[in-house]
Amino acid sequence: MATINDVAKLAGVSTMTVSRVLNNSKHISAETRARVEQAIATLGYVPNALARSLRFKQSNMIALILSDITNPFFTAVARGVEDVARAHDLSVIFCNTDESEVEELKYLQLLLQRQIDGCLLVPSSNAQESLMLLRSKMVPCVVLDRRVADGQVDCVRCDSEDGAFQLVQHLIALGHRRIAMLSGPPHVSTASERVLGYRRALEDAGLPIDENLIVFGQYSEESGYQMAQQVLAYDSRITGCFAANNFIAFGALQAFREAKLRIPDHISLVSFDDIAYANTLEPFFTAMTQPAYQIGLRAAEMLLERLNGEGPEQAREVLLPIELVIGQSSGPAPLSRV
Amino acid sequence: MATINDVAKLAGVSTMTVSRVLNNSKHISAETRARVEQAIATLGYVPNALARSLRFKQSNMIALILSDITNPFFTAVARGVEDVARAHDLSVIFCNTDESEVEELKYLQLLLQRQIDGCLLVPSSNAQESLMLLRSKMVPCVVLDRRVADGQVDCVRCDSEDGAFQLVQHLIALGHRRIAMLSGPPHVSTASERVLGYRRALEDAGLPIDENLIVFGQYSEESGYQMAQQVLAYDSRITGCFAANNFIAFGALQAFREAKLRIPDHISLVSFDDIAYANTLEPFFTAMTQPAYQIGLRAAEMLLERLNGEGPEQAREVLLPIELVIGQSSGPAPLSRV
DNA sequence: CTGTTAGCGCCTTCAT
DNA sequence: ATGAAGGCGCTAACAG
Repeated sequence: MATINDVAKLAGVSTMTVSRVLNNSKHISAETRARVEQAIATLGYVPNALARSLRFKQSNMIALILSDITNPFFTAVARGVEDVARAHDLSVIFCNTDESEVEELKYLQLLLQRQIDGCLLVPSSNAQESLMLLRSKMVPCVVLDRRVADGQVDCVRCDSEDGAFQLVQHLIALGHRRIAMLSGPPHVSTASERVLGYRRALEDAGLPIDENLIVFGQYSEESGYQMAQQVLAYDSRITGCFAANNFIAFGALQAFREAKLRIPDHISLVSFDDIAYANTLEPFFTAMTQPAYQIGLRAAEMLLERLNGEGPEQAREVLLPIELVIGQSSGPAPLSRV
Repeated sequence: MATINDVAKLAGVSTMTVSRVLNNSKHISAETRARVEQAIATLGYVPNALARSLRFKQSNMIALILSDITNPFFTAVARGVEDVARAHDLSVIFCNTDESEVEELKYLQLLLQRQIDGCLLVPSSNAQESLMLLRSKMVPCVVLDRRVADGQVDCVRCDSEDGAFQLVQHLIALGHRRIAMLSGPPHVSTASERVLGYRRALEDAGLPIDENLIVFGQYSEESGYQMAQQVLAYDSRITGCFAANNFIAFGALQAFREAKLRIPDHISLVSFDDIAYANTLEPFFTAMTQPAYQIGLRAAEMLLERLNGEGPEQAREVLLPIELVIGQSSGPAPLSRV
C-alpha cells in the first residue's frame, strides 16, 4: 500500500505538501496541487486512517453493543444507528452480548483498546460496571432500550411499564381474568418493568395476582416455548398471555399450537414488538409497538452531540412514544375452558 | 488515557519491559512482571490497538457490506459473521448499501482508509469495480449470497436458479398455470437467476411464458406491493405468484389482501427466505429456505483462512444446501378465477 | 533479564 | 508556498 511518502517522492515534494493537499489546505500553488493529485491517482494512494487516528486521538469509530442483532427490534435499532453514523463518516462496530454481562465487559475491553470514540449500549444487566468503565476512560455512552440505575448517562427508551399496563388492560377489557405473564431476564429493566405494568393493570382492575402465572426466562423463542408450557402445566385454564417480547411470543405461539389451543378463540396472546413488524394491513400479533429505528437514530444523534462536546451537562432521558396495535391474536375471552 | 510510557514510569522500568509483560514474553523476572502489572492495574491502563495496528500493518477489523441489515436473511448472515469474528478477536464494521453501487464504493473507500484486514461483501451489482479495488489493495474478500462475474474471488451462496426451479415446479404440480414472477434488481444475480429458474420450470412443464408476468423491482416490501399490483392489473386471473425474496412476498401479500384475494384459496404465494424464519411448526409461507447463519459463518471462516494466508490458490465457490419448506401460503390451484 | 534505537503513517509547529 | 523536525503509542531488532 502506497504511503504519503511514496506520493511525496513521486510528486517531488515533501510529505507535508501532500498532507496539505489531502486536507485541502489553502496555501498550495495550483500547480503543486495538480502534481500531487496526479501522483495520488497513479499510485492509487489511500490515506491511512489508523495513523491519523493515532495523531488525533480520535478513531471515528463507535460501538453498538446489543444483546442479539437477530432480533428484528435490535436490527431496526442498528439500522437507525448506522444511518446516522454513515452521514458523519463514523464507522460502527457491532457486538452481540446475548444478555451476558461477561461478554459485554469482554467486548468493552476490546473496544476500548480500539479507541472507540463513543458507545451505544443495550446493557445486559442493570449493573453499572460497564458504565463506570466507560466513564473512567472518558468515553461517551448512550444507553438504549433499557433503564439503568446509573443517573449520569443519556438514555433513549420506551416506557415498558406503561406499555405493559395498556396491553394487559386491553386483555382485561376483553374479559380475560386468568392472564399469564412470560417475561425476560429479571435483571433486565424491560423485563422487570413489564411485569410491574402487568401487576398494576390487574390490581387496577381489582383482579387477584397469581404469582405462579408470572414467569421469568430469556428473551428467546425457546424460553418462550418453555415458559408457556410451564404456565399451561400449572393452569390450563388461562385465556390470556402477555409475552414480554416478540421472541417469547413466537415460542409461546408454538406451545399453544401444540396444546391445540387456537388463537384467539381459546387464548389471546399479546406482546411487545418493533413498530415496523406490526404495521401491516392485518397484523397477526396484538402488540405494543416501539419505534425501534427511531430509538437507534435518536441515540446515535445524542452520542454525536456528546462527541462534539455539546448537549447539557446532566444526563438526558428520552422516552419515545409507543402504540398499541391490535391484531388478530387477541379477542374476547372464551366463556369456558377445559 | 494512560499510555505504555505512564505505566513504565510508574513501575520504574522501560516501555519495552511493559510491552513484554503485555505480550507475555518469556524473559521477564517474576518480580518485574508483578511490579508492571501493579502499575497497569492502578492506572487502569488499556493498550492502544490503533498504535499496535500501525506497527503491525494489521487492524484486526473486517468489514461486512450488505444491502440491508433490516432483512432477517442478512441479519442472520451478520450474526454468523460476528460469531466467528468474536472468536478470533476481530471486530466487524457493518455497512448498509441499500443495493447502491455508489454507496458500496464510498464505503469501501472509507474501509480501506481504516485499513480493514478483509471484507465480506454482498455485492450490490455484478460490476467488478469493488472487487478490483479490493484486489489492488491486496485486501482479501469473500462474496456472500450472490454470484459475480469475477472468477478470482471466494464465494458462499445458494443455488438460486435451482431453488426457483423447485418452487415453481411445486406450484405447477399444484395445478397452477398462470404464475407471476416478482423479482429484485435485474443486475443482482439472485434476482436474475431466480427468473431463470422460473423460466426453466415453465418450459420444462411445457407451459407458455408470458413476459408480462415477469417483473423486476427492488428487494423491498414497497416494491413487492407495487409489482403485485402491476401484475394483477395486467392479468387478474393469476393463481400463483413467486416472490424472489421475503420482503417482496410481504409486499405482495398486502396487495393480494387489498384485492380481496385469499391465500392460498385464490392465489398461492411462494418465496425465498432464511431457514430460521420458516422452521416453525406451521409455517405460513411456502419458501425455499437458505441457511443464512451458515452462509455468514462459512464466509467468515473462509475469510479468516485468507487472512492467514491459507486456502488454495484459486478461488473457491461454496454452494450451501437449500430446502423447500411447504407452508400454508400455497395450495391447489382454484378451478376458476374472476 | 532489561534498555536503546528506530520507525509504522500522519500532522502540528516552527522555519524558510 | 514549502520543508524539517518531532511525536502520537507501540514493538522488532539489537545491544548489554
